[in-house]
Amino acid sequence: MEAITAIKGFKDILPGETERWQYIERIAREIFTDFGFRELKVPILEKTDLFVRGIGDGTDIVEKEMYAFTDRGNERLSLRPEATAGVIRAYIEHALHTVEPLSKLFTIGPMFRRERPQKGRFRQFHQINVEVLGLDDPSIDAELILMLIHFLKSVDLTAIDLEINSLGCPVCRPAFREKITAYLYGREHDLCPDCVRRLRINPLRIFDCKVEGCKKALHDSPTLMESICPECTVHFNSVRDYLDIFDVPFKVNPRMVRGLDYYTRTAFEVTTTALGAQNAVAGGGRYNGLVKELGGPDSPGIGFAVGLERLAALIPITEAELTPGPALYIAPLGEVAKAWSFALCNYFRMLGIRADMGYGDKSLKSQMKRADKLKARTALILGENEINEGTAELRDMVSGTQEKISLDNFDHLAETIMNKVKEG
RNA sequence: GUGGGCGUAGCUCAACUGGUUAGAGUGUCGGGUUGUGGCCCCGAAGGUUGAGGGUUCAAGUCCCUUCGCUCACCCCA
Repeated sequence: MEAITAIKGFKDILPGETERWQYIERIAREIFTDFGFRELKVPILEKTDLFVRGIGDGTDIVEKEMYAFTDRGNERLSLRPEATAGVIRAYIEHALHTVEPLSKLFTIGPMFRRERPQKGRFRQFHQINVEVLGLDDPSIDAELILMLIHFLKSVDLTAIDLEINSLGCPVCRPAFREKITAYLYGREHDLCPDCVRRLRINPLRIFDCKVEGCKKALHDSPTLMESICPECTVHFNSVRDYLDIFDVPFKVNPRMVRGLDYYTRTAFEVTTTALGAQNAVAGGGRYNGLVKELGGPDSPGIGFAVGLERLAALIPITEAELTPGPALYIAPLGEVAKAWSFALCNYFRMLGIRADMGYGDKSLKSQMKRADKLKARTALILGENEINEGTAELRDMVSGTQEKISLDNFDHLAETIMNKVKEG
């Protein structure tokens, strides 16, 4: 019988790796909570229209990367390719804007995009998503970026670059778009085939192209930065000033454009050089028109996403991954001892002591080997001789010393073991 | 969707220009005299060399097809 394998681009995260994920998520929850954010969970399946309206039907994500299908009830559904649309849907649906005009939210979970997998890119991947809804003040943009950087530093991610840009607003961006389109139409022959295509679909993305000819063609083109309206400029400068208060090092990158249509004003990206071609660890920006576009009030919003696979691949081995072994490993010999072992082991566990035991009828030698492999701090040897006289041998696995102890006081035994754990 | 690289034990890799029963390390299990881990020693299990076809006296090795993985383009977290 042929074994069934996982789907292309879908990965198992095994024990040994999950510890790192737990660590990252724990730090994220702690820090985001400190900054006043609250966690919400939204479905991974939504109506396809939510993403079409939210992300934009001209984007690659919606056009060719979504896992979209019609369910048995003839509804058009999609696995979420990103989290923001779902969060905003929930925000509108539960009228959070009336309950809590300023909502600071985060969510953690899987996203799905049907792309060709490569280093740092999977079809199911995980993101931590943070959103602030109901505030356009530049200080919140800076707060969000500050929190992101603080979080990344807290999980020991170094060697990162922060780039920020302003994408303008519905007033100034379309004007710039026309301007740049007009500028490039005379220079089409200098552009790579991809950019010729981009020129019609999303000319701003040409700024992101790495091809020399395209860079050259843009050399003295108008830039978005000098074309955005005075309000956007003031907003952007204010974000920068706020970031300077905490000496957050950033680079203004006027060429940075985001892949999703909904972004306005502040856009930012945290990149690294250690991830192959997928250099973005986190990215986000402001999306002032999105809530309204999705049928809600005209609330501004800003958010970012952190790629968990990418982050997990980048951070150094942490203390948290080296989970300590059980405080106690019980090695029973014989049927009577097995019953004692079952009782003792589970009693200790319910007391909150990490305990494990030998199952089956293994030799003492193999049980001790397992105790060693699990990095048990102590081992309790329950032999028939000892059981008969109401005792057991408690072995210190670090020092190798062993003592006979009485079995008539479990709590005293528990105390002895925990003292050993404390001394390390 | 387009291109490059690679598929040999669970994992990491050997096997010269095609040439006996495809090896090693690591991991797993067992043993090294009564019931004691780590280090060391011994042993066992574990492979239709991704699959299918072809060339040849002979294919892990050469050719074709196919599947899978991987990296890059594209796009993005």
